[in-house]
Order: sequence, then C-alpha cells, then structure tokens
Amino acid sequence: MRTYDPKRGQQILDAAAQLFAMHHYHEVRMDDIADHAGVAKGTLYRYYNDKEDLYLALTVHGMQRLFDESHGKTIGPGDPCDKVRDFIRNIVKFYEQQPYFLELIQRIETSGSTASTNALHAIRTQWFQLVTELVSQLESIGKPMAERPQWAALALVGIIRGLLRFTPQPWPSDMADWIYDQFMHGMTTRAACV
Amino acid sequence: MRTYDPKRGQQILDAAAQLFAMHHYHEVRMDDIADHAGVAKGTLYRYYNDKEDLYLALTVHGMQRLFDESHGKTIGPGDPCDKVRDFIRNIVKFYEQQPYFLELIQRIETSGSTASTNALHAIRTQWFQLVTELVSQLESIGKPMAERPQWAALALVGIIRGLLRFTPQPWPSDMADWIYDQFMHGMTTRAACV
Amino acid sequence: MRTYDPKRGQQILDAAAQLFAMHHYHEVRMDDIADHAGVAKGTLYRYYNDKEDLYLALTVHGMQRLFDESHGKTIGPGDPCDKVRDFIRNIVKFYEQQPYFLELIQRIETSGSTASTNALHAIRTQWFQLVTELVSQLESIGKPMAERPQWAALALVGIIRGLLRFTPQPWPSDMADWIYDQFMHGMTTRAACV
Amino acid sequence: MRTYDPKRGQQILDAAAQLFAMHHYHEVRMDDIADHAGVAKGTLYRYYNDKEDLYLALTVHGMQRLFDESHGKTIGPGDPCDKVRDFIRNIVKFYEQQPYFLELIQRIETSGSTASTNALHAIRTQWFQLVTELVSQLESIGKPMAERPQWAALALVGIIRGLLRFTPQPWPSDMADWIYDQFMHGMTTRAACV
DNA sequence: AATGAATGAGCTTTCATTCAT
DNA sequence: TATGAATGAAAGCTCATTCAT
Repeated sequence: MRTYDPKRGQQILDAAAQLFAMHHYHEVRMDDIADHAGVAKGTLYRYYNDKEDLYLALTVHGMQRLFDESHGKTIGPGDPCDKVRDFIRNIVKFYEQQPYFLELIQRIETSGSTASTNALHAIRTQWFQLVTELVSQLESIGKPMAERPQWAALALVGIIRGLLRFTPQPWPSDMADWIYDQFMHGMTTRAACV
Repeated sequence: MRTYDPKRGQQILDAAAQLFAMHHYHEVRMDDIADHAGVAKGTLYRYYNDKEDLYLALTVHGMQRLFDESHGKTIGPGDPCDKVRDFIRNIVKFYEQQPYFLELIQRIETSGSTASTNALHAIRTQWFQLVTELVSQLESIGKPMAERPQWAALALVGIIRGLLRFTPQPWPSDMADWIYDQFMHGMTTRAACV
Repeated sequence: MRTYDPKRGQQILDAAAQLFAMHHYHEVRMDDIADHAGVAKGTLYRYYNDKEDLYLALTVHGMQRLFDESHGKTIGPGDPCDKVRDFIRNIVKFYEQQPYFLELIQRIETSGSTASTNALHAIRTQWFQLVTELVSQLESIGKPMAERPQWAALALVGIIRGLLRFTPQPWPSDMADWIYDQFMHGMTTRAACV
Repeated sequence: MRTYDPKRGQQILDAAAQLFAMHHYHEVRMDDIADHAGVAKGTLYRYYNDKEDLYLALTVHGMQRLFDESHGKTIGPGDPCDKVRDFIRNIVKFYEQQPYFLELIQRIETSGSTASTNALHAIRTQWFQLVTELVSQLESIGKPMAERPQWAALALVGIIRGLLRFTPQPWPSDMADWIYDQFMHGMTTRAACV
C-alpha cells in the first residue's frame, strides 16, 4: 500500500467500506468501488496491489481507528470498573458511527503472508491485548473471573458483538450500560460496580 | 433442493461444509466441492440449483441440527439454571464435533428471497426464539437482566461464540461451565447457581 | 499442458500458429485464437495454462516435427554429403509447408522455468545436437572446417534461415541445392560433392 | 520523432535498446524505459509518438550505425576478398560492442506505414543493397556462386547471425576469420583467399 | 442419473497514454 | 518543458453453469 494522495486514499477506503459492508467480498466489483469512490479503476491499483489488499487495508484501517479510540480509555490510572464502562460505551459509539465495520471485522484471514495480512494480524493482536489488559485490572478489585483474563476478554467482545450485530439501529441509549452490567454481574443484578 | 440420493446429498454437504469453513465463499470453487465429495461437478447441480443454494442449504442444515440437539434441553420442566448449563454444554459439544459450523453460522444472507433464503431465515428465527425462551425462564427465579430476554439471549450466544471461535481446540473441559458462570454472574464470582 | 481431445488440441495449435506467424505475440489476443480455432476462450485454458504456455507449446510442437522429420536423414550409414543434402532439402520442404514456423522459431525464451520452457530448451538442444552430429560426419571425409562442428552447424542453420526467411515464396526448386553448394564449397564453385 | 534535447533522446534510446534486447516488446513497459533512462514517463512522449515509434526509432538507429560503419569498407577500390573479410570483422566488432542489436534486428515490422516504419524499411533496403554489392564484386574474381548475389548476401548475413547469435560472448578472436573462410570456401578448406 | 469438457459472461488486472501541475 | 498521478480501454483469466454423451 503506497498512498500518494492521502485524501484520495481515504476516498477509496470509504467507498470500499460501504460496499463491502453491504455485500460480500465476491459480490463487490472493483468497478463498483471505483465508481463509488469517484476515481478510475486503474487508480485503485495505484493505491492497493489487488482486491484482497484493498480489503485487508480496509479492515486494518478500521481496527486501527477502533484501537486508537479505545486506547486512551484503558491505559493509565482510574477505577477499573469505570474504565470498562467507558470502553464499552466507546465501542458502541464507534459502531454507531461506522456501522459497516461490524460486518468487516468478522473475517479472519487465512491467506498467505503478504504485508497487509501481517498488518492485520498485528493490529488484531494489539487490540486483543488491550482488552485483555483492561479486563485483567478487574482482578485487583476482587473479580475472580479475571483469573482467566483472555477468556473474559473474549466474553466481553462476544457480548458486545452479539448485541450490536443483531440489534437494529438506532440503539437504545442504555444499551452500553446494559452490556456493562451483564458483563460484570451476569444475569443476576443491575447493581453498580462496588 | 431436490435430493434424489440422500447419501450422496450428505456427501456433498459434508464436503462443502469443510471447504466453506476453511475458505471464504468466493475462494471455494464448485470443482473443489465436487472433487472433495467424490462426485462429478454436474451432479452438484442435480442436488442444488446453484452455488448460493448449496451454501444456504449447508447453513440451514447445520442450524437445523443444532436446533434439534438443543431443543430437548430447553423445553419441559426442570430448573432453569440447569437447563442453561446443559444448553451451553450441548452447544460446546456440538461445535467440538462440527468445528466448521462456527465459521459458517456467521454469514448473514442479504441476497434475494429464494426458497433457501427463506428456509435459512426460518430456522434462524426458530433457533433464536428457543434461546430467548430459555433465558426468559431465568426471570421466574429472580434474574432481573432477563427482563430483556432478547438481549440476554444475544449476550449468551455472543459469549459462547466469542470463546469458542477464538480459543483453539481442544477446549478445556471446564470451558462450558466457565461460560455458564460468566453468563450468570458476570465477572464477580464463580459461585454455583442459587 | 493437459490435452483431453487431441483433435481439439491440434485445432487450437493450428489456429495459434497462423496468428502468431502473422502478428507479434502481444498483438494476438486470446479471443482471436479462440475465434480462429472455433472454440470458446475458456477452452484454450483447459489445454494450456496461459498465453505464454500456448505459445511455447506451439514452438515446441513445431520443432518436434522438424526434428522428427530430420532425424531419419542424419542417423545411420550413408555418404555424409548425401545426408547433408537430404537434410537441407528436407528442411526447405518442411518450411514450404509450414511457412509460419520460420517466424516462430526465432524467439528465444528467457522467462522462468515452467514445464513448457524446459520442453522448449530440451527440443532445441536435441535439434542442435542432431545438426552438429550431421556436420561432424563431414570431418571423416576430409572437410577441415568440421573441426569446429558446432560452429559449422550454426553456419548451416544460419544460411538456411537467411535464405528462406527473406526469399519470398514460392522458392525456386534449386534453392536447397544452392544452399548445399554454398555450405560445402563457399563462393568458389558449384561442383558436386566428391 | 521530434528530438528536442539530443542528449536526452540518446539516453532514452540507450535505455530502451538494453531493455528490448533483454525482453520482448510486450514485456517492456514504458515505465521501465522511463526509469531506466532516468526521465519521467511523460518525457518519452515528447520524443516519440508512442511505444511502437520508439521501438522503430531504436531499430532504425541501430541499423543506421551499422550501415555507416560498414559503408566505408565496401565502397571504393580494393581486393574484393579483403573487403569481405573486413566487412565481417567489422560487423563482429560492432556486435561485440552493441550485443543487444543482434536481438533487435530480427524483428520485421508488419504494422501500418507510419513515418518510422518507412524509415526502417528504407534503411533495411539500403543495408541489404550494400551487402549485395559487396558480394557481387566477388564475381569479377571468378566466384560462380556470386551469380546470385542476393542469395549470397543472405547466406553471408545468415552465417554471421547464426554464429554470433548462438555463441556466448566473449567470442574467440578468430571467429570473424572462420566465418570468412566458411563463407568463401565452405567446409572444404581453411585456405586464405587467393 | 451421472459425467466432465465446453462454454462465455464477467471479473481482475495491466499499462500505454494523457494532462494538470 | 518535465513530471507522474490519473485514466480507462483492452487484455488475460476464472469459474459457475450447461448439456451432449
């Protein structure tokens, strides 16, 4: 991915994101992307090596933004519970604005190790570590489930995805907090974190 | 889908399931499926109208089996908590034996309303109703989160998927119970259901 | 190159030979070849991996035929001079019937070592060894230039090519014998071989 | 072809010559030529109308140089045999220094009659007449094969090309003289021209 | 009913050419 | 005048689908 004009690169990425979110990979033609982005087809290939590369760059781009937005919420001092709540709210807000990323993030790459595939793997790992660290902090305040922080992280991400993915927008304003309660206390109670 | 020789139909479905679980839709060729199933390519078209139809039949088939296996656990008398635990254990066991369905189930059809699309929609709805009913039963024993049984159902399914999807097999034997605890009590405690 | 129906494979090869002889590689489209051969474009790719492969197969095919036709003339007992004369006559006759191979044979492959490239190299080497052996036999009857049989072989092939390539057909009937005289005695005389 | 800066025009021609000698026409991209020449792609089009034009100019340029260098050797008084020997030596030396022209000269244009195509045809004809005249002079000293000077010219050029084209450099110092002997006396003897 | 060679629409990709800077 | 990003027509190639055997 050698971007010459960042603005144009973004143009392409946005167009592709919308199309790939609405249709499956094989249903989206490079012609469509070019038309949608308002550039010629050849231009796509100046910015991305091929269709696969474009798709991966798209996913990486989205995860990077999500990572960046989440990062500030989880690192640094503060009550672990508040951090988790903020983290969830943040993700919900992110997906509210970028609904198509919910679709994109699902795909796991199995293909060869091109530069883009590696980048995708890297950001995925980074992102998952972030969530794991966030969840780990709960252990210090007596949450025994956090003994398996990786499972807890997967559970948290699973809940969020499950809710957002299959609840039609617009989402009720209390959804993020409902998720928080469910994740922290299960089905039992809606009690605050203490 | 007009199956003439059920055995042969199953052969094709199994072959397709494995391939579609390992690669994305557009990466799997009808040639591959035919080879893998040990039949000629033309035969595929005697059993399924086209590639999309085969794919949908596959998903429907998998969800139907999952539904059938889960059904007995959730209907009828019994402690709701036990039912939930059994339900989770059952799903974990199912995916242990059919790991590729975890991949398949993700896809949501957006294409036109063929017979197969409708069948998929029907079984999906049926399945989701099953989980929702199961979760609803928790309300009767004082689980306030069950006031929104649909959200709770999505959360449960999300946790299960999150854990199974990203934890490499073989899965530890206590994973199902960990999921149960997380779903019922959140991060707080590992206490049994009382 | 996996040929299923030899007849159809020949059909394609003939069509391609004519087109490649009339136009350069990059000027001939796969569509043209398909049209000319009376098959669909996809069929070309059942018989040959890609355009390059088709082109190479074509050249190999032609050289193989030339080699086969020349082989009988050069091996076995007999007067070396007669053999050379027959050899030249044979080549002239061959090119009279397959004029486009004169164009094709020029190209030397520099590309990667696919199966076809190797095959081309093999037949080229075989063919050149044949000519070299033929020429070597002249040494036994006191032709000192045959001390460098490889150079002499190149000279012979060069003369033949030079004459045929740039003399418009139909060729005078004595052209083969003129070549023989030139090769054997140079500019000096037209005397027969004794 | 309107050359503005001759130095730059030569730069382009040299770069193109090397690339076209190493790869076939359709394998060489205008990008490659521009990179190799150290100019921008657009600049190529200020000096040549299109790719074909550049290619033809290249060939014409090479043949013109060969013609110029050969011209002095063949015209004017002197022993015809010596002239032929010098002519051969000269060509060998020329190709030693410009090895890629051996590859270029092979191509015959079949495309439309642009100015460049005509120029190529003109120089080719001129060059061939030169060789024919040279060979014709041999008749005066009793070389009967020179009764067909055009054939003899083609034979001479064919021998030279055959040897040089398929003998890897560096070439033995006696190669030019071996060619001379072969052309003048055939396989018979290595005797000098008397 | 099963086969698999043939099909050709439609896709991805290339690259000679243009033109705003 | 030189540049090189943008262009888009044209090419190579794929593969779901068909149908004669």
